[in-house]
Amino acid sequence: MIVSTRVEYGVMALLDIAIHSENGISVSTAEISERQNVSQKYLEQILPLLRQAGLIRAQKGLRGGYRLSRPAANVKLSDVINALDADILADMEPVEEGRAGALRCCINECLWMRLNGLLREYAEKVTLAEFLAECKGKTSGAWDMYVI
Amino acid sequence: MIVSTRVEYGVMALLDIAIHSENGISVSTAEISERQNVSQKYLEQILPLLRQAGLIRAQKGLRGGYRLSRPAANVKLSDVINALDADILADMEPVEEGRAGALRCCINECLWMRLNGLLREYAEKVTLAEFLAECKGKTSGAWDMYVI
DNA sequence: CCATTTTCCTACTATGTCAATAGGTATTAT
DNA sequence: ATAATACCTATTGACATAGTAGGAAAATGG
Repeated sequence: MIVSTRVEYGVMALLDIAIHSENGISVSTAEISERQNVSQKYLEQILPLLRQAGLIRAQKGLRGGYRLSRPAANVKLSDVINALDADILADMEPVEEGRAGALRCCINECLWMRLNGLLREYAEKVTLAEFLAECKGKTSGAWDMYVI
Repeated sequence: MIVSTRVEYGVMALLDIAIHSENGISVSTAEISERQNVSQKYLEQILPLLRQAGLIRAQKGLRGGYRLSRPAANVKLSDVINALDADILADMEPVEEGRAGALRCCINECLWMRLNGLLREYAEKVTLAEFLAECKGKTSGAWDMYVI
């Protein structure tokens, strides 16, 4: 699969925050780490990137943590991916001047750019809110339940 | 971009072979290397993989080289990708038993598997013949012309 | 003012992949 | 017999990934 754990954890953390930050309280990396069974230290590396991208707001100190900076319906999947992985949604780098034959240029346009467009189109269409709704339907809201 | 040069060169080599192996003659790595400006030695590493996947047939010795083992219309993009890259079209590895929360499982089903399905659907639909036709239309058959 | 909790930053490491390069062997047409 | 070709394996340098580790800065609550 093309997606790194960094992106995977990023999406997961955002959804966890969305779920557990109701009534205005913040969600800490410690909570996310425990609920989702991922390294807290690694989350501490990922979440600042999402903050720099403007997706979440951080609150330092006691009782601090993160909250979404805008509704989940306004956060596109592409926002998350672009914040955490520079390459996935980017087109292929053009071959250096004059060294690409006609065939290679065609393949780039007819194949790779199109494949990438497909991915980008999807990532720019769906939002976190849609995943939330869909997942909610599946689990009936029992988020913290463990599944084998 | 999600595609490695290995896959890129693989597709390019197959199309080059399809174009230049008319009237039954074989296409050597040296020819492909010169026409497409890529390392011959690297091609020599890639083409055996395509042969092992059954996409091309090799002929050793003088005047040897490669030919497609079936018409370009019967070679799907997914065939090429799977032969050269184990991961791109594969689903995410499941998390180890009991350590994935409900949320993570949902994200996997609702997001990553769906994204992957999109990619796979496309790769299993299009064939080399379609790219050939499309590229032919663009260049009017002037394959060896260099483009800036 | 102080102690604790949190984010945040930087460095480090182990492992693996990528994109080649290199050298040599087996096979085959001529 | 020779030259050209595919084929195989090893090696390399650069880079990315998935963390671990340690501590600095800030905010809260008392």
